[in-house]
Amino acid sequence: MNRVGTQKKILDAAEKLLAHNGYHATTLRAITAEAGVNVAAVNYHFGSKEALLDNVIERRIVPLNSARMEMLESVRADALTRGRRPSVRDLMHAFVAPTISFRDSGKGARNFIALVGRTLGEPPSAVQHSFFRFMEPFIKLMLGSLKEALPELSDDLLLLRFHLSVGMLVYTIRMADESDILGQTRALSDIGNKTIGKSKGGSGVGSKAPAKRPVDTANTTEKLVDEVVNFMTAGMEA
Amino acid sequence: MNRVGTQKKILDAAEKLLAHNGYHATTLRAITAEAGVNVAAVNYHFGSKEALLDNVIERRIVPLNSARMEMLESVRADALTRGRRPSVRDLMHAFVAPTISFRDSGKGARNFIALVGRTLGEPPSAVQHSFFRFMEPFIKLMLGSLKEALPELSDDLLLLRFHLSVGMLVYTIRMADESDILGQTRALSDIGNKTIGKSKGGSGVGSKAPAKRPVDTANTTEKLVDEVVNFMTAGMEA
DNA sequence: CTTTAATTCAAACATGTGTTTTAATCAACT
DNA sequence: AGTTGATTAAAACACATGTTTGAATTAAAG
Repeated sequence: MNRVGTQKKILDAAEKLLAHNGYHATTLRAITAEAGVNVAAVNYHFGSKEALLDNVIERRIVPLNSARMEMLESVRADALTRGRRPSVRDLMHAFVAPTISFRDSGKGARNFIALVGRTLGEPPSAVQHSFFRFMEPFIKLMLGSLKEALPELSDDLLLLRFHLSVGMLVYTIRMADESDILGQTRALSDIGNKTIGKSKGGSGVGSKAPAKRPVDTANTTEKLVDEVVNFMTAGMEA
Repeated sequence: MNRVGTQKKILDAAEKLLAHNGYHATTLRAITAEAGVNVAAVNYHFGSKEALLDNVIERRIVPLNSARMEMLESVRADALTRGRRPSVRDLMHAFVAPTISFRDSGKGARNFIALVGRTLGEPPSAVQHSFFRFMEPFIKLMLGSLKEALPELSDDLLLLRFHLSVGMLVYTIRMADESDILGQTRALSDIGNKTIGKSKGGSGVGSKAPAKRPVDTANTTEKLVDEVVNFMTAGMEA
């Protein structure tokens, strides 16, 4: 049993359970049971529960932000080469695509994204401040770029619209969870019932299966990105 | 000390603390200390912690939903009278306005709205199911109305866009909390710094004050509603 | 091989948390 | 005033939870 193995086991288990239950409703004993290690291991390897959360977030946010910054820089460089302002659509795409693509890269990533959504909704904490420290460069550049793209928009309105976009993305990433509101909304609605009815008739799949997916994600991470970007771009330019 | 007084005290205190800290991080002893009553009172009057949360939500959701349904029915009646489809803008307004207006009707209401946002983000629970039971009639009618307003939109896309709008509203209502992301986003950005700079020069108000408000809410609940509705309408019609 | 360092483990620690119990107090009714 | 029911309060209950401790085990170094 080596240190890298134990730490990774704990981080993976924590990611999964924290994403599903949130920080306060997840105990160290649950995490360590999931990881198959002793509860003292958390304090030995990470120091505290909060530090564990910090580590869970940090190991993922760094590569995700690299992807985001790269894409954003690419959009800006492209616009500069053409002597034009960056397009709002391209900017929102740089904002949305890395997150949703990352989310669909695996179960762990999916949990992580859900965890970020949760963490952003918590009261201020050391972890949240840490999260913002990582996000700062991207947010600065993103807002600056949006200002260039939409120069006629007041600062307050630009910020509000960006904020609404952040909210939308944060919420969209919560789709990771089967408890998600969309599934329940669909279940409540006549529209949902009709869709289920169609699937039943057409595909022979059990009537419950399609109800879990807002979009056919088997081939449409890109499609989801497009639809979210469409919505946001229209809203930013409204 | 009569029963109505004690119950109300507990409900108000719970609303406040649950909104700020979430269910799992709020203890009954904290609530009862805030309410100035004994911890046993919770179990005496409400039966359990979870039942308390249920009561906190129920006492507010019923009137809020009445307002929403009334507004939505009005939009539909108006369209019917004119022999037209309901407009997306009017529908989104009926969705957004009661919530944001209610939020700005007082500190308690503000806390309640924040609490709803939190509750929607929790794992499935009896309270969440209860919440959906209350929301069901509105959601059904809303989706049906949107279908009428946007008949060329596929069911999946309609549902996705509604879902994104729900997410946006849920997130917007989180602005109740000073820990809110927008405040921090602004603090991080150059745009934010400029705005602060302007306020300092122009109004004589301490430089910290404007940083807490995305929009001048002293006179602009209506303005915020308009901006959110603008964004959503553009997105729904994209 | 021996020694040192790292890791794991079970138990203990210090405290917390929702719930229950029971007696005292208050309120309402006759 | 006495009786009954409602309410409050403090203490106890039954566990839970993050953290610490010290011994045992494993790994690494010389």
